[in-house]
Amino acid sequence: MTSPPVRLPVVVAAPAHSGIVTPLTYRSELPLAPGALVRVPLGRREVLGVVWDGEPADAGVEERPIAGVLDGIAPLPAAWRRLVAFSAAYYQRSPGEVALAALPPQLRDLSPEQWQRRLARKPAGAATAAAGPAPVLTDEQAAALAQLRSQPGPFLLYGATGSGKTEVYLQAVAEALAGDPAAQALVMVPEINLTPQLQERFVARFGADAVVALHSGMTHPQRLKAWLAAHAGRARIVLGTRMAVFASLPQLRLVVVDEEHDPSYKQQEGARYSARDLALWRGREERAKVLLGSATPSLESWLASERGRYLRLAMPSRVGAGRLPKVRLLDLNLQPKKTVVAPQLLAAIEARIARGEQALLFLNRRGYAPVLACTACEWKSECPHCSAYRVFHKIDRTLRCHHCGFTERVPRACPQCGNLDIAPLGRGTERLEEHLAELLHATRRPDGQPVRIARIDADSTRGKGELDARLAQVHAGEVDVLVGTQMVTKGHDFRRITLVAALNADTALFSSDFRAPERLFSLLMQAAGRAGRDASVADASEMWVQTFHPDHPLFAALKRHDYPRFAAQQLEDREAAGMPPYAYQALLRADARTQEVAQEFLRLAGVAAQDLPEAPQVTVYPPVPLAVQRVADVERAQMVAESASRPALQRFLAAWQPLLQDSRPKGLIRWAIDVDPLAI
DNA sequence: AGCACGCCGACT
DNA sequence: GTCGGCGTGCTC
Repeated sequence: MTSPPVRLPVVVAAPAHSGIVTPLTYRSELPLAPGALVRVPLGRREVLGVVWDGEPADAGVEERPIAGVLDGIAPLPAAWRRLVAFSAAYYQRSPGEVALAALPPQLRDLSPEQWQRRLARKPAGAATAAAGPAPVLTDEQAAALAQLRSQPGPFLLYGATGSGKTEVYLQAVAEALAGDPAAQALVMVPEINLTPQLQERFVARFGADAVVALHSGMTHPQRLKAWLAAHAGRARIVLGTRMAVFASLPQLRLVVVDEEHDPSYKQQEGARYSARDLALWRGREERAKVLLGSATPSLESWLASERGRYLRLAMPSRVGAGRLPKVRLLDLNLQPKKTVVAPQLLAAIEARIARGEQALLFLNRRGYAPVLACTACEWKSECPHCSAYRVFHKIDRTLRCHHCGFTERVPRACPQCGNLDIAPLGRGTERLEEHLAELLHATRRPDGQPVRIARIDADSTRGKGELDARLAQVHAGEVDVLVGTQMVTKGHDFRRITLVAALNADTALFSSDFRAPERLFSLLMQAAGRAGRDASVADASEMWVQTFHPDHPLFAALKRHDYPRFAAQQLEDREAAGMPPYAYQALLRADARTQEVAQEFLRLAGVAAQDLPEAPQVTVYPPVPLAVQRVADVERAQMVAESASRPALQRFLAAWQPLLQDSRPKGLIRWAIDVDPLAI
């Protein structure tokens, strides 16, 4: 007896602009539950799909049969499907694109035979190792946990660097898991670099079997293994970067978003989701508590906590009575032109070295020099494919474009006039390291040895294990002065650094991006937090800031480590200007062969927008080229849509999107909508 | 996104 | 004579 075939809605990895926005309809001999993983024919290939909810649509073409089912794996839970459906709708993508991007890549790539072999492997035993001891809590930590226990949240843990936020996370997780043997917790961090040290602490507390990591730095087999452990409920705790917000966690009870203000939580390609915002949505849907943590919360989260939408848990003190470093502003107007490290700062660094302490110099620009220029003619090291200069990297004598990756050997002579004298302009970490070596060549450590300088940036830590090796050198005291980009300001716990200096903080002060001050303040606070983490030296620790604008209010707030004052002042400005978080934005971005075509597409889109019913509530600004207008020979432009009402903007975007499909001029390469963009 | 089909330039 | 450039169009 064979029953008639059923019709199934199935989502597949097709981007929104492909025209496939709704689930496709396939035939199946057997009924399959929503969430089941299937292989389906799509054109000439066979792809992975997820059986979706709702009635199958009328295809309008002949419906093909599914090719197979990935058995041995439970269907993706309804809550997961709702998260995917919401994300797709909110960020203007197709559910299939979001769903398939959220699954481990190997699930797509394995052939049926490989999948059978993979299933045959026994999962690791789920014996939960004995939990390590928890330390005694500070009063502030205990108070925060008491609130977490008794209130529904969401929570904003506003804690100074070194106030012991991680311990709060650990105990919050312990409590979330304690009552229910199936309960799970998700803990997110902004960067891959930060997962190993966090994983170490969670493994020490909860045992190795309870914890898995999920981030893009893992190999595909590792990711599949971790994902399956979470999906099957074997892993009680998932640690990961933004992608982990889409992990299948059938019994999610707690979500922690550490450093919630960090821009890395916003995905910058494909579905441009904010993992922090989705964590809040997911928590509400699945009745899981959500805990956001930061020393410098995003203004969005801060405002929500001011208005009582989030419960603020404050931990202002550093553990062990350590104090935050004294902030010293160094007025560059009083220094000779082109001063790199002012004499006072240099003297302070030398004094630290003489006492056996360490200094950290922060410069947010890698390479040797941002531009190379001919001294005789107008030639500069422009990238032939981008509207940007190529950066001079002395270490391998190359000019490298940081936008498209185009790399060439440094020319011997000016390519334009043949002049042999080409000079670096400005400086990056490589040159700073060299410069410091000269400045400090006569300085001696307490043991009489010459000063040792190390550099940590994306170039010096490219290889696997290099970052760990550098950090180990610093911890072992083998390094006296550490030079680095913002990479070093994140999370690393340096015990012996007592002086931190920011050398060119000003570039962000007068940026056209309205979020630049917020980012700068957070960066400087975080950098300051690197100093004096050991209580015995904390009182004498310092943060130096070289600036041409010592009277800027941002620095006044920084001097007092006064985030609330800074936030209040920024929020006032934002409200007056009608900007986020008092308004909601979306970007329409266009890539094309020429700037004219890109802007023409946007202009037409703007005209089409005028007829939409939501148009009166939404302001659409004129198209503008991006700050870096051309990247890899592609011209880029964008247009802002803004509304005081988030639902109105959402309805507007949903109605706008279909109109964009047909108004594409010749020469347009692609377009995309970015909802809640971080940079405009 | 893939993967085809389709029509114009430099090679075995 | 073909190999291959990427423009355009389709996938239940």
